[in-house]
Amino acid sequence: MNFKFTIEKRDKTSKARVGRLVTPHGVIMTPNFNPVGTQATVKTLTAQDLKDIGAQIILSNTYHLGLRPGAEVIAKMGGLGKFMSWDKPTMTDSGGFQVFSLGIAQKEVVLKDVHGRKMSKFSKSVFIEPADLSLQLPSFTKTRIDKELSKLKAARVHDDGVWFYSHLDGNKLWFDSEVSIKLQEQMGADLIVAFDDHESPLWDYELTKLSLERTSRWGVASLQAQKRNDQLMYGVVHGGMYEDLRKFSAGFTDKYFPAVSIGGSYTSKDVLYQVMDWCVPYFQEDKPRHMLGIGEVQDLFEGISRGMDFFDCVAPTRRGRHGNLYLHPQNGGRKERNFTMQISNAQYQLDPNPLDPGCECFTCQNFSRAYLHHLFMAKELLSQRLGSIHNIYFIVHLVDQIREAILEDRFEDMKKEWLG
RNA sequence: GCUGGGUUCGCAUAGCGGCAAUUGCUCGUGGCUGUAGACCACGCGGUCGAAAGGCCUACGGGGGUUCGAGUCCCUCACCCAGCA
Repeated sequence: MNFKFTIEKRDKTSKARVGRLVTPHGVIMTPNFNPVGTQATVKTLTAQDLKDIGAQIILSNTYHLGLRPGAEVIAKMGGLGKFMSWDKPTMTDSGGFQVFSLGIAQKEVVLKDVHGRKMSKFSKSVFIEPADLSLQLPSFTKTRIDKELSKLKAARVHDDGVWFYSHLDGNKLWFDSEVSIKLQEQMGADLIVAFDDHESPLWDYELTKLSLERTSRWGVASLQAQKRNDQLMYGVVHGGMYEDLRKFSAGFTDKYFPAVSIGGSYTSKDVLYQVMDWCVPYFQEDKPRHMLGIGEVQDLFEGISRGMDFFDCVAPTRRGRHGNLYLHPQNGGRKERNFTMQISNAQYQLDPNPLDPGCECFTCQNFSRAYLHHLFMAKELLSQRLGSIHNIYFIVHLVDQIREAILEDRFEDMKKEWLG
């Protein structure tokens, strides 16, 4: 194995640490934020952009790339990194998250529409299984729900794998540990993830436990399916919001895998932080720890202080494309708004200042808020690119600064400065 | 000048006797956590109210029929098309 993870510095007042992971394509310093490039592209950005920004690694997705263009195409083109002209480390997610996002999460979307309100993964609304709907809603509404659900082609989870219905053409596709690992080996990323099941954050204990049993079984099967020895495989901790399930899963994952990650969706930030608190004590010190899918500003601070090393999140790029741009607290960024501002708001129409004065990204160095406002109002493609550049730069550099702060024994001060 | 068609909340549309009035766009404000997301939700005449709801003012102008009129009738103005 070409992977060596060493802890270079431990924070005195928290579990935060600075680490160094050696991979076949170079060294990654942690804490680290992975920009997400699901389809072998961080939307609107080139590999060179990401290099200029200072990103250390790109995360792509096995489900999406396995569907299109196909893992064998990527293999023939020299592997994932070469395919996208990125010579630094790469990572692929297993497709486990799509068990959720193309499965049970879709049902939540249906309910959101019926109730006319949003049910996000953090929604406080009570999740209702389709079978229970008739008890809760008038019949005409139920008819509508049935209609919506019948149109919905969810991912169907079985004990040994998942039937996906392709979001591209509706084709039925079988995914299990063997398939996922084979695809990930073909694509050849440095870091890969075991195939995991994904519970709904609103399931009860029994359902969650059944899901966790699947994740554990699929994890072992993923390890058994692994043939290459130049890819570091992360196991995934699950167990929803249930303490004993999380603790069992954390111990189990740490026992069998050379690297550990925490998966799931959370009904609140409190649950998210609680889950980390439960899991981290079960992780050996010298294993890299990845917080899957997490990466809002506050969550980075809280995750790092709890001892997590790696983070990835679509928030910077998605928000960037939607004109929701990060702002340093010194320039008006507020925790309650996730340190973002909405550049398309009317108040910025005549604002000559840079987006975030003090930010050294390409966007802030060259353009006014008024110009960015205009680009977003006009839905010009450049708006998405400039928004993405700023947001990725902001988060990547925030984590860089956190790393420096840990090295200089002032992480706690910095955290206070941001979160109060 | 004649004949026909038209004039509805910023723009464009629906509406054929019970309407503060459809839909799209624009606009306004939220939201976005391992990306089916260049997306989604809500609001959009005024005013009072926490809400239910109330009260004003409104479908080019004026008049009429009717319990009730964007909706039917008359008339004026303007726009479009065809014929002169």
